[in-house]
Amino acid sequence: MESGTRRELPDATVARLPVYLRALHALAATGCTTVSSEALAEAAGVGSAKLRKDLSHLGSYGTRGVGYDVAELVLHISGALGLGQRWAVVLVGAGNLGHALAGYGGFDDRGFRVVGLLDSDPARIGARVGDLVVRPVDELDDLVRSEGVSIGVIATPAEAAQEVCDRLVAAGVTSVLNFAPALLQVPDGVDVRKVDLSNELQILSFHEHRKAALALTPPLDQGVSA
Amino acid sequence: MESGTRRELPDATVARLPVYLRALHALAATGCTTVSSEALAEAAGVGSAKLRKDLSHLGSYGTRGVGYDVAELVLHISGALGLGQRWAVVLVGAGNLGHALAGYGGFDDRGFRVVGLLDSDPARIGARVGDLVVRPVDELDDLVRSEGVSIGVIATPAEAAQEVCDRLVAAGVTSVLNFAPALLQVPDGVDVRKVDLSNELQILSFHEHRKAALALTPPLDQGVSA
DNA sequence: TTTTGTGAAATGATTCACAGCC
DNA sequence: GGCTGTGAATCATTTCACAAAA
Repeated sequence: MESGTRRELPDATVARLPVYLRALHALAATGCTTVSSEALAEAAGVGSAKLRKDLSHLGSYGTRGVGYDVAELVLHISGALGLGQRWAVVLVGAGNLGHALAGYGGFDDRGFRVVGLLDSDPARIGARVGDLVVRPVDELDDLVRSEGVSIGVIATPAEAAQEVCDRLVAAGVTSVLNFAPALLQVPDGVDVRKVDLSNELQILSFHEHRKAALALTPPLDQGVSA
Repeated sequence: MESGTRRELPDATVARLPVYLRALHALAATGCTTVSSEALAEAAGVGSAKLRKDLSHLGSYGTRGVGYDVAELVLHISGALGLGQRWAVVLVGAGNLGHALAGYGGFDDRGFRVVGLLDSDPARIGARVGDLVVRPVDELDDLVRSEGVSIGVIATPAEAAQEVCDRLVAAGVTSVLNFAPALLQVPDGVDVRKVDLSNELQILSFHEHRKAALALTPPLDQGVSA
């Protein structure tokens, strides 16, 4: 056994671990039992040197001349990500997006269980969505405490997002995934991640724009075909 | 007028421009006509030095001692992002997520128009979603060509994602926003961005895990309350 | 005086290239 | 021979701190 203190992982590495995990699961499903950094990197869409550096932050779990044991690596990455436990998640907002999220397999598949779907609109309360029933947002506090929820997902309109976030944090939630196009204010110690459709589209718009501009000005290079 | 050649913007800067744009729109809505880097940075959730450096890549559009003109800055950022035109977007996959995306205001609001919602499931064809009607995925090619679509959004199950992507690219789409949990293979010149719910949750899981571990080992600091 | 714009320094991430081990 | 693990080098990004402009 090693000493208990875990080194701090670089953010960029943490962000890629879930990608590796998914690739490993896919490989495992094909019967693959070991994999080289080259092959895994390919499956994950990164360079092999980056992959090895990332994995080296977790420890030395490969075998030189051979590669990595798929099952073992899954365990180590899962462990580093804290997927040993099934985190309880509460979903706030039962509109279109809330429905989509509630119905998404990605929760149960991978270490998360949705323990509640809440909404403030009385017209939505009681509706069944998959195997969940929409409950009033006033039950948020009870639910978070009774189920030990630590992750909240916000799928409300932008106007409601900050208030919902405040209630989540007050109830004890310390990680928030925000789908509303609003900047959330949270105290230290609370992590927020934001997913914003129109930001993504605008980034793509930039690249389209750039490509269109380049197409009009073929600079010094004169062709693409070999 | 300046010379036509535009400097290349750093990726990290491009990714933040939409955030600034949203903050500027919010400020404009409150009647604000000029804003300092300090105030805008605060509204956007970044540091003011970073904001100024980002904006300096676009040119010198501020006034020392005063700040930035809100309306002018909106124009410059919109221009840099290529939002001068309304890009046509096609949405593939009319399941829960496709419905949510089709119903999301984020498209029309900001320089994008959804020109089609396609699905391969006959049971879904013809369904009305907002002011769109679900059409068969076979019409993809026609639609992309006739409407000059350059951005495709994939909201299908993972299994279908690569094939849909191939069809989009074959029809002429050069930017793809992928919500399916699959790694897409595309030729050079095509940009892909991926949004993955379970990746985000796993990253939050990592931070929860870390916080839980720290809580058990209060290192050298001894309290949080003032 | 206030606030921008920006070189220079510091930090962080990626890539290279190879020693070390199987 | 093949492949991992990792220092060293490169490249990108952020932060500092201040001169120049209004």
